[in-house]
Amino acid sequence: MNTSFEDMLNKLNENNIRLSHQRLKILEYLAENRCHPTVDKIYNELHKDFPTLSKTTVYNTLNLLTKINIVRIVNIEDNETRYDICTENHGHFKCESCGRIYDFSIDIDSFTTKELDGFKINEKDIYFKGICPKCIKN
Amino acid sequence: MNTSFEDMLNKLNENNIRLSHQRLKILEYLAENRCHPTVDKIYNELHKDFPTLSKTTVYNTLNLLTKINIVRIVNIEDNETRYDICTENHGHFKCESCGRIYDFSIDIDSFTTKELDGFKINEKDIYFKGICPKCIKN
DNA sequence: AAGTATTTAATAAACATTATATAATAATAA
DNA sequence: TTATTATTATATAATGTTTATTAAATACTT
Repeated sequence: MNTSFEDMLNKLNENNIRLSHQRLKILEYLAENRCHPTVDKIYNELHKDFPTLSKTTVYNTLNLLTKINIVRIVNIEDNETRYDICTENHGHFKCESCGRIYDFSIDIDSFTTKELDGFKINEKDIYFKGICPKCIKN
Repeated sequence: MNTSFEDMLNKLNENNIRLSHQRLKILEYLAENRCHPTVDKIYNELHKDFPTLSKTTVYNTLNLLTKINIVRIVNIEDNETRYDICTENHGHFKCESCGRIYDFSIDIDSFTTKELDGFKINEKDIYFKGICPKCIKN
């Protein structure tokens, strides 16, 4: 599901969530920086231009947006929680050398298995790890 | 890669890691309890019969075993790190209702995408979430 | 403008994980 | 066996992340 800005506003409305200045800024940041940032990164970047923003608010907002499926958690590494705006089916590749996370599109719907007949599947996450071409060169 | 007990011992030897009593117990627990336990669960269960075992040791051992690919981290949820003995290709399904994690076999090697040409892929993790048949009944 | 609900921020608390240093254990060699 | 060394385990403290709590600020309604 690709999420346009209008879709987001609709979802916020449906859930009676106001689009505060803080929430708008965090959403904008996620939309413009598709680097799957951590809470820390989001906070530090926004804090520069928005010094009153608190980290608690970043946590609260991300949890809120995750709950209504505007944002998704990228759990590719156990010691860092990253966040991504929900977009159509794609997987995540993390380079073990430079740490960068790449998106790759993949038809997740086609992944099924008879073993899961009778299971209701709400979410599918595909995580790959390895070395990216840039790091292979070096 | 399916890991037999002998394979494990070999890997420990290759890496000059002694099979201490603590490590054996933790390995045994993982082999016999394929429930993808958390550190806490492993610690609490083993602590009953082995009161001197410390949680630090559980952490150290799991990190050690992860490094040499005897154990793998199951990162399906961001607020809990779980552990699994490495076995042949399979994915993990977490029931959002009862919390149980199910294994399902899946041919992970067949998942590829042209977008990752030039990438060296070392690890593939497949995580599904939803509701399991038992919970659908209720 | 007053009253109400929502949102934010600061602080403290909870929790998980790692670092450090000491004690215990096992391996090796004299 | 004993002494020496390396490895491992433990306890404690430290770190880091996330959540709870509460009071202040803001926005909405009438």
